[in-house]
Amino acid sequence: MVSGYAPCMTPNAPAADEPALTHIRALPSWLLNRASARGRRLVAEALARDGMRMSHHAVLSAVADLGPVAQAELGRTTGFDPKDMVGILNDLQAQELVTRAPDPADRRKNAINLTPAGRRRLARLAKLGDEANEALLAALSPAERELFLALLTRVVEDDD
Amino acid sequence: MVSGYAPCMTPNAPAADEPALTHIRALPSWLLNRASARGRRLVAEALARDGMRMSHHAVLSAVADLGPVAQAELGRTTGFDPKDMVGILNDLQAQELVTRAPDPADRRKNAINLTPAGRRRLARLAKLGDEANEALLAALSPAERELFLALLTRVVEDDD
DNA sequence: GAAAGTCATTGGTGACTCCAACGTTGGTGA
DNA sequence: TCACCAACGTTGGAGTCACCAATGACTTTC
Repeated sequence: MVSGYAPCMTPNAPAADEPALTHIRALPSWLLNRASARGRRLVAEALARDGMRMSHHAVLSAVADLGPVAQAELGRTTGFDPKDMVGILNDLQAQELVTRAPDPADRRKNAINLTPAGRRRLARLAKLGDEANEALLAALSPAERELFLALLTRVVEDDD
Repeated sequence: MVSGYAPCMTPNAPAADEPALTHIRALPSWLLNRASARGRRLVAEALARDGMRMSHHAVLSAVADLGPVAQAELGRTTGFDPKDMVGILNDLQAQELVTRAPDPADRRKNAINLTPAGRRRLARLAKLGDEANEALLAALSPAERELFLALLTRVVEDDD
């Protein structure tokens, strides 16, 4: 891609004498890292009030959507390593939020199912997560949030 | 903050029957995590071609800006833990990109300085970092990038 | 001159990501 | 039928990253 000549405020055309730190801290990757860290912190703190972590919320959501589902399928959907999925499901099963029974149709698989307690818990977690995300974007107006999310989505989907 | 009623596309007003996974994956925190991970990967891969990591680039930039500077000050500026700063500077010093000499004015401190080789290396790293960031936002037009960065900056600065 | 604070350094923890291996089970082709 | 390969859940472990505690040396403050 030809860069053309960028407007004077874009970080891709730094002034020759611009401090290196100023340059770095204006990079999208740097800002995304900070924003992501803040989001993780806010969400993690919110979910921690319920004794849960983000991975628990994600997997519980996947189980809710995919009904009886094997662990490998959960891993493919949520992006967690099979090894980590074992631990996450151990936690969820210990709190009786999911059931883990051998699949009679394919004895290699475990059929993971949501319990009623799991469904109630998931509703709580979703609420906590939404509130944290509201705080994360508190600096933006509703219209700006929508625009920001649209742009962010395009950046993310460019990864596929 | 009163939520008012949001436009139908905002994730803060999920449809009652919306799949939990769809909801989670549309959360700002989720998208920011993915975008941040992609940025980290792109930048890390670019810098790895020069045998460096992001922390090396950041600290090297800070040294370039702050002239002779103590490690604690570098840590405060870049946000790295003092413990990690030791390792980062060990790496930079081993490649003779910085000098680390006791500060005669305050013998508790180390005076960190950039070497000529460090300055040349920093220029290379900045170029690699910029290219990776260009790839990161390749899906957006220049105007959209500017807008995205402005919004992202406000989200980040809301953290202070 | 004593107390408190700062400095660089070491050691350690917890969360997250990823890879390799293993025994078990299912499907496929010889 | 019987190899063979693939997928499954599980275990063990490596590496990164952010963070916290403690320590000895040194400086500042009162």
